[in-house]
Amino acid sequence: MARTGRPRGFDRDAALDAAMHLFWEHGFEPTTLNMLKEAMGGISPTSFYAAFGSKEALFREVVERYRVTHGSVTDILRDESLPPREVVETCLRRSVAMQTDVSHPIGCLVTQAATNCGPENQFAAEVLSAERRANFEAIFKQVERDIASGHTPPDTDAHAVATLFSTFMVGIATSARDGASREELEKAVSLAMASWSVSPPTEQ
Amino acid sequence: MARTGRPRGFDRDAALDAAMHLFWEHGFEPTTLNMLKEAMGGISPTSFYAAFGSKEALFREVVERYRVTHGSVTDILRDESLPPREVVETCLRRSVAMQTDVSHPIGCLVTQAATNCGPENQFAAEVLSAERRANFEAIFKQVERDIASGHTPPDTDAHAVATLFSTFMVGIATSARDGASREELEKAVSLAMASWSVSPPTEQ
DNA sequence: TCCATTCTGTATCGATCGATACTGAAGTAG
DNA sequence: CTACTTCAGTATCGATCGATACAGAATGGA
Repeated sequence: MARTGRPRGFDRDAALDAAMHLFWEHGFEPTTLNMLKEAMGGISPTSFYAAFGSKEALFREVVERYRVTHGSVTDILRDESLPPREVVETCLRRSVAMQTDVSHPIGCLVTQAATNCGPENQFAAEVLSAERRANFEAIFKQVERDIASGHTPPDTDAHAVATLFSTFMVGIATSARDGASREELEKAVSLAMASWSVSPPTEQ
Repeated sequence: MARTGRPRGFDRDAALDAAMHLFWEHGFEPTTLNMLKEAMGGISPTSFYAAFGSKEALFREVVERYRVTHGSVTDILRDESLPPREVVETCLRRSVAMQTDVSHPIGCLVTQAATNCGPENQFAAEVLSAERRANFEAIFKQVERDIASGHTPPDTDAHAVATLFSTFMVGIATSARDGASREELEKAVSLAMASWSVSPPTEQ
């Protein structure tokens, strides 16, 4: 069921990928239509708007794409079968590896692509903040699950533990851009895991 | 030795403060000349440029002002008399208190005011990154000092410990903007301090 | 008084922002 | 072939960006 009409003269999927890299590196506002069109192979403004609707619509689509590709390192936070401690540590290690990979922009699109938004572009900041808060909630539930299983002491403040790991995770983006290496960040992850107290062995 | 010429019709110091709040909240690029002039009491563009030179020069001045006012919470990192562990913990607690204080924009100007910069404004990103890297180095030296004094085990990876606390510190800004409260962040600080291993008591 | 100096407001600069109007080209369906 | 649909390129829109030209007003020094 091929559609009628003139076929698109460029690869929409590749163009979306190029847009993701630009938004990732520069953020929403500094990425201009000219930069986007150029990165998409020098397409015309007409082609751009026909394919993506608007800069805002493109950004929303890019965020969704990021979430299911590079951003999927946080998917494991929704796992309910693996040990919670392993879930969080794996998520942090995958985040470190991904954000220091030089095959794409350093850092994290969700954490950094809409930090500086004018009042007319608050939607972008809110889209990304919602993603980050969802990750915090997922970490929080993992800690609660570890308390329920008895591996974490019952008097542990799950919210505080989640705040610690969530704060560390969003900090990785800035540290990576400031030059922190994957190796050093991995070691920092190892140290951070020690903050999550373990229940004493049961006497039996 | 009063200067000759017509006196300035507005408070330059108050105007600089207003500019700091705008850059703090929105970042360098989204803060427009119109916003700045308005916040400075509706001064004319001529007055603005006569007083501050350019938007870039104003930003550099704002960063310096932030550093000696709200940003001074990190000054303690240069202290060489207090116990290093106390230095780092105090810095983190002061950062949390400052960044969650609603009497000014949430978060940290140094960490967040130049995250999204176009290629023509990279100077802003570099100015702030240099500040952050200096803070990392200061933390690193504190850890080394604690090793030298014997309070931290000699086989400790000082760089990894510094990366952990530096990463957590820059993460506070994002967490605070995402809604984390001072209380929860303070508890997270307490947990994080447990990552810094302590030398076993000497047998004597 | 007269000048030099410094700050003032108005009007506007060229460049760029995101977005569109209009016309033509390239495909399918009948 | 014609009709219809979809995408293409050129030219340009109004708004806003940071920054300036110009002439006038307010001060101190001589």
